[in-house]
Amino acid sequence: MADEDTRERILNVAGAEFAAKGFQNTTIRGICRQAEVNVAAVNYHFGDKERLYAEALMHAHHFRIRQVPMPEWPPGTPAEDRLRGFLRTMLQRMLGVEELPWQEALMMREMFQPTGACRELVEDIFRPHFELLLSILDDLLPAETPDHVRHQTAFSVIGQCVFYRFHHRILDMLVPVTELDRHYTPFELAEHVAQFTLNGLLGGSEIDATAHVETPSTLSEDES
Amino acid sequence: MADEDTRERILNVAGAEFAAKGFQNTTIRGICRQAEVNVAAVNYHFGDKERLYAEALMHAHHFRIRQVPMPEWPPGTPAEDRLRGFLRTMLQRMLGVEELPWQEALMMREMFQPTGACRELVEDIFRPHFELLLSILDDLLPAETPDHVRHQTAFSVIGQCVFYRFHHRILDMLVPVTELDRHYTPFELAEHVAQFTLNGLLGGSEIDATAHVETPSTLSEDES
Amino acid sequence: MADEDTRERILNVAGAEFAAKGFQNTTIRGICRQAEVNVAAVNYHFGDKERLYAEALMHAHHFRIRQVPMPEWPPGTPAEDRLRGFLRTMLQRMLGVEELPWQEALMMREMFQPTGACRELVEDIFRPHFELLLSILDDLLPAETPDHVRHQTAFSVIGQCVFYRFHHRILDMLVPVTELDRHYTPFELAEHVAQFTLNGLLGGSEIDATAHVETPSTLSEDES
Amino acid sequence: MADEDTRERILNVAGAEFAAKGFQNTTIRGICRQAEVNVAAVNYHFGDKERLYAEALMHAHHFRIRQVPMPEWPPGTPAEDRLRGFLRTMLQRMLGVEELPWQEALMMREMFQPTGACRELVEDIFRPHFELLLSILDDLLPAETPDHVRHQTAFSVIGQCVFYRFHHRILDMLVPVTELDRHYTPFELAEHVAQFTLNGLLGGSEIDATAHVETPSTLSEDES
DNA sequence: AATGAATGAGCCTTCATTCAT
DNA sequence: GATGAATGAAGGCTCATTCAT
Repeated sequence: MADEDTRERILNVAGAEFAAKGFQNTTIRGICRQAEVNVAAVNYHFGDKERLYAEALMHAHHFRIRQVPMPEWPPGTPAEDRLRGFLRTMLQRMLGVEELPWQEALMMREMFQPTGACRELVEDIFRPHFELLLSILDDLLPAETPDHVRHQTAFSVIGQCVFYRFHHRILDMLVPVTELDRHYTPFELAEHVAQFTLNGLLGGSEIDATAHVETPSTLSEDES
Repeated sequence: MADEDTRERILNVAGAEFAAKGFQNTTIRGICRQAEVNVAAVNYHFGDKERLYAEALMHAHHFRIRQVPMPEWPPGTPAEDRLRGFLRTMLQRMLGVEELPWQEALMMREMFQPTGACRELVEDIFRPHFELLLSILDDLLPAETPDHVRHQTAFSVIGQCVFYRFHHRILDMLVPVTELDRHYTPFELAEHVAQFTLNGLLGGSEIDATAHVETPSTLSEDES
Repeated sequence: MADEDTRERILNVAGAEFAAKGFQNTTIRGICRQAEVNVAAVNYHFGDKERLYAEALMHAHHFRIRQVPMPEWPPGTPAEDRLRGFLRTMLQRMLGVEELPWQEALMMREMFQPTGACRELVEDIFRPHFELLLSILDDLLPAETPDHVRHQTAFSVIGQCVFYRFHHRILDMLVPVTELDRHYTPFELAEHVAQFTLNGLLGGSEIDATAHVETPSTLSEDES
Repeated sequence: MADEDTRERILNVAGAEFAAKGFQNTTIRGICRQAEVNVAAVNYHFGDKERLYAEALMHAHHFRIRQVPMPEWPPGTPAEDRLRGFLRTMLQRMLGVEELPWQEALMMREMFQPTGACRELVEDIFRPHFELLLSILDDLLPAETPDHVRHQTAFSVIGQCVFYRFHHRILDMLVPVTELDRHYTPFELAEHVAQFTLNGLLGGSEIDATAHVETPSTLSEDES
């Protein structure tokens, strides 16, 4: 009871702190002060600052994923719709509704400067999403598209999204506030990325294939 | 003389250290040990750890920009070519040729977690590049495109590039090594991003095909 | 039942731990982990780390004394035989048969760095043995031997024995392994000490008196 | 200047503290408070609590050895005299003149519970003394005395001395104060040990040889 | 009777910084 | 101008102990 409460409280405070300041800059003392628990509580419940970090990381993401779940599409949903849904979910997770959620910031940090906890994060969270995106893109790309093109296309999609979360501070300096307020909602950004991406994929598909790959004959055959 | 030498040496070591470990994780002692100067030298020359960081940051970027300069296009160069040149330069700066250059890593860090030195970085380095990209895109987008679309389009381009530098560690986990070795050179990535972007903008107009296929000659020209 | 069992288990684990690492280096947590009881069990059963130590100390020695009891000699047993029996018992207790028994190590520790529990140990255990040894020596020393000589003689005997237990680690470094394996059993050591001692006492009994007096000249020479 | 002063001051305070309380029980803070230096000074000068300990250990003994040096005997000095000188030096070192010197207590501690610094101590300090003692005993023992007898004899000598330093607290409890004050000076103890030892060696030298060898019949009889 | 959770004190260490030469 | 020595402030961690079941 009080146990679950304490653990949970520590995890949440720790997550927010780690997200805001990074691992090194965050002090256990600071976390405990905010969580109103003793300094030794961290050691008792998590053993280590590093393990606290790892647990906070996973905790945050599972929480965030549950909070903004990926939509489930009935069979036969067009790939375009699924892509839009995917993007909308990702950007909503990242940019939140009211305030920027620290959960994603924490993930961003870990992605930038991976610790031991990163591999688990990648395998548990990132790879499934990556695979999901690939499965959507496969319906938009020509059949038999080579793996590296499939992957780079996915990275082009993800890169666009991640940018808004990762470099929002830069963005704040480059773009006038009025524009920011009006046009950078998760929905509008999702629509932009979707449009941009779908054009990129569907626009000149015949020509694309020849450009990306060195074996034009096989590719164009597959397309027909 | 020896003074200038010392300053320079400290700046370089400090830059590399800050890039690799971040501000907090980098110790003055570590820098001084590597630079083979006294512990007090940093405080003597720069006054402060923070000011050392700021100077190292700017020093690094000016160096990197000089090392991989943006090509200068003769008037009348097609926008597609300029976009390719732009992308190629950025990715080359970020991913280097042999080893990942720490200069960009340092900038990435600063972009993610800005310190006081960030504003100067944005205004001196980032904004000019942003404006340059916008001027290229303006030739590709319909006239009268509203600002927020122009901007978001630029961010879509930048986001794709930055991703490969920023999250390369994640990439290493998601993609098989053989593919990484073969297909993730700055040139190939630049080509992919250019293709994806041009499709995204032109919606698959016929120009695509002629614009960017088979231009190895242009590539080498750009480099010279 | 389970209570008694728990107490006993804690006492034994604690004794071994204290013997191996000393009071300060031993942690209650470590004891409880090994004894497979809760952390609070020690404080519950013994109230205090110090009281646990005291109890473990006494517990260990009573156990060890019962395990290797002093022989009982029929009236008229020659003093030489009694001395041999005494030495053999002491050395056997200290050096054990197979492995070095921690019980004695614990006592050694306490003797070296007495805590509050020391006085009880001395009075209950050490003094009786001391008196027993004196009673044996009294049959070997000239009548009317002054107390301080009697005492110092006893200390010479005890010192020889204790050395092998107390400084066995030093011994291991000074003496080749083959010699250690072959010649440092409790029996052989007891025989050596007995022989050395008996010679010391009986060997030059006539000379003793003169010897003690004879040396002031040498002393003053040395001093100058 | 101030450097040497600080280092020295720390070393001395540390040595006394370690000797009195042992490694674990001694705190760097306590040392620094007494030495009137900052807590970080230890880290600066010695890097580590352990290295401070090691240095304090060696420092103490070299100091003590210089303070009470072993006499140098002209060639032809009788073995008896050399033994007396050896014993007197050792006991004087151990028991001091006025107060019990902590330097030896520190060595005792290390001998009882060796740390990494022990090997150096043994090789640099202990072994030379051991060899010196052996060279003296060799003139008192029959030629061709087997090594293990030579060694055990030396241990009998050393054991007697060490006892007075190591277990002086026990001694204080067993012996009346008046006797302690009067008869336990280094000189008198040295004389006692010398006498006891010389008797042990010279007393029945013919018997010695036979006595040291196994007499299984007697042993088993005693056991029954 | 016995336990898991929680506490507060304290220790070693590290670091950026300043001081005295 | 440049350095080795010294400082004080934290920080992470551990431990014995207590509290509330």
